[in-house]
Amino acid sequence: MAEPIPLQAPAAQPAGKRAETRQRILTAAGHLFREHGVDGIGVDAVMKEAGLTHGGFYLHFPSKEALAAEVSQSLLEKAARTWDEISCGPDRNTALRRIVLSYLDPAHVATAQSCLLTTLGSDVARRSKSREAIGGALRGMLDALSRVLPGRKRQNALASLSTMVGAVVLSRLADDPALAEAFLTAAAASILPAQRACDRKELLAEQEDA
Amino acid sequence: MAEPIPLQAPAAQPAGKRAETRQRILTAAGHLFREHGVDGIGVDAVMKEAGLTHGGFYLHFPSKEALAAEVSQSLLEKAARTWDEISCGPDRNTALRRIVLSYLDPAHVATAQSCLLTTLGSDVARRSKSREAIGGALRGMLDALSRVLPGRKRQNALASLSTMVGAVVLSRLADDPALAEAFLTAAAASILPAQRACDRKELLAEQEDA
DNA sequence: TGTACATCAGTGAACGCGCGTTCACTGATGTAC
DNA sequence: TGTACATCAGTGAACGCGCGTTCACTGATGTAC
Repeated sequence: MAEPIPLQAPAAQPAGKRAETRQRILTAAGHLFREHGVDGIGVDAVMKEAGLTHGGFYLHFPSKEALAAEVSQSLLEKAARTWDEISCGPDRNTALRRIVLSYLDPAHVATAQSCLLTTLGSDVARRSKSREAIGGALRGMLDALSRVLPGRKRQNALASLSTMVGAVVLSRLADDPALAEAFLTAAAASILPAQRACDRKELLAEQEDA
Repeated sequence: MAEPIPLQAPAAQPAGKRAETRQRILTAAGHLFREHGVDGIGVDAVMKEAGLTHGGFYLHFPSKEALAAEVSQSLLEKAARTWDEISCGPDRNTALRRIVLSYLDPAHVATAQSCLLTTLGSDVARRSKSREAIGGALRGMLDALSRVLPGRKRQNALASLSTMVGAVVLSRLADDPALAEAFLTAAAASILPAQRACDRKELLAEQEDA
C-alpha cells in the first residue's frame, strides 16, 4: 500500500525544463491550430514550430485530441484572466471600452491569432473534450463582461459576447475589406454606450493613453 | 476555328439525370461538412451518403476544394433567398421576428444543420475560394435584414447579424444546456423591439400562425 | 423491328502521400561512492 | 576529484491507415441504318 520510496533522486534533467518544453508545444499549437484549424495542421508541424522533432510529442501529451483540448482551455483562460483584470479597474465605462475595442480591433482580427471562440469555434464545438475544457473560462468572460456592462447585466453580457464573436467571424468571412471593417465598427457601436461610440479611432487612442 | 459539329447526338443518358446526381452530392456534402467540418469528412463518405461510390466524384467536381466552395455558395444563397422572401412580406415587424426567431430556434441550432456562417464560419474564412463564393449571398442577407430593421438600418443589420451568428456559435460551445439556450434568448431579446421580446415561445406560436 | 455502334455516368481497384502513433535508441545530466 | 551508473527528454525510422485523386472498365441508354 505504502508508496515505494524512490531509491534514486527523481530528476536527472533540470527541474522546470520539461514543463517549459510542454509550454512551447502548447504555444506553437495555439498559433497553428488557430491559423489552420485543428484538422488542418499535423502534430509534426506543431513540433517543428516548437523546435522539436515529432516523436517526442507523446512524452508530453497522450494524443492530438488531448492537445487540442488543452490548447483550447489555456487560450480561453488567458482571455478570461485578461478580461477579469480589466473589469476590476476603477472606471467601468473605460474597462468596457478597453475590452470591446481590443476584441474588435481590425489589426488584431486580421492576424488570425485572435480569440479562440472566433478562430476555432466550430472546431471546439465538435470536440467534446475541448468543449468541456473551456466551460469555466467562458463563464469567466461572461462574468467580467457583466461587471462592466450597464442595464440588465447578465442578458447584456450574453448578447454582447454574441455580438463580438459574430462580428469577428463575419469580418473574416467578408471578401471586401470595407465590409470586414464595417462589421467590427457596427458591433462596437451597438455594444458601447451611445456617446461617441462610433469614433473608434478616438477611443483607441484613449485606450493607449490609459 | 469553327467548332466541330458533333456527328452524334450528345446525350445517351436521360437529360437532367446528371444534374440530379450532382445535386445529390451537393446536398450530402452540405450535411456532412456542416456536421464534421470540411477537413473532418472524406470524399468517399460524401459519395456514400449520396448513394454512390467515390470514384465518380470527379465526374461532377474537379476537387474537394471546389465542392466545398460550391456547397458554401449554395447553402448561403438558399438562406439569402429565404430571408429575402420573408423580408418582402407585408409587415416588417413580423418579418423581422420570423427571421430572427427561426435563426435562433434552439431545436434548429441543436441539429448541427443550421446556417453555414455558424457551422463552417472558420472553415470558409480559411478557404479563399469558398470565401469568395459566399460574398453575394452575405450581402443579400444583410440587405434583407436592413429591409426589416428599424433605426439606422445598415448599422443595425451588421450588428444584428453579428449577434445572431455569435449566439449560435456560443450556444454550441456551451457545455451546459441552460447556458446554450440563454445565449439564444438574450440575442433574440437584444435584436427584437422591446415589447414582449423575451417571450420567445409566444412569438414562435405567432410565427406558426402566419 | 432489329442489330451494331457510340456515349457516358458510375464502378472499384490502385496509387501516393501525409498523418497519428510507436519504439528502440542517443546523449546530456545528475547521483553514488 | 573522478569513474560508473541511472534517468529521461528528445531523436528519427518505421508502421498502418485513411485520404484525395486517377483510370481502365462496365453496363445502361439512345442513335443509325
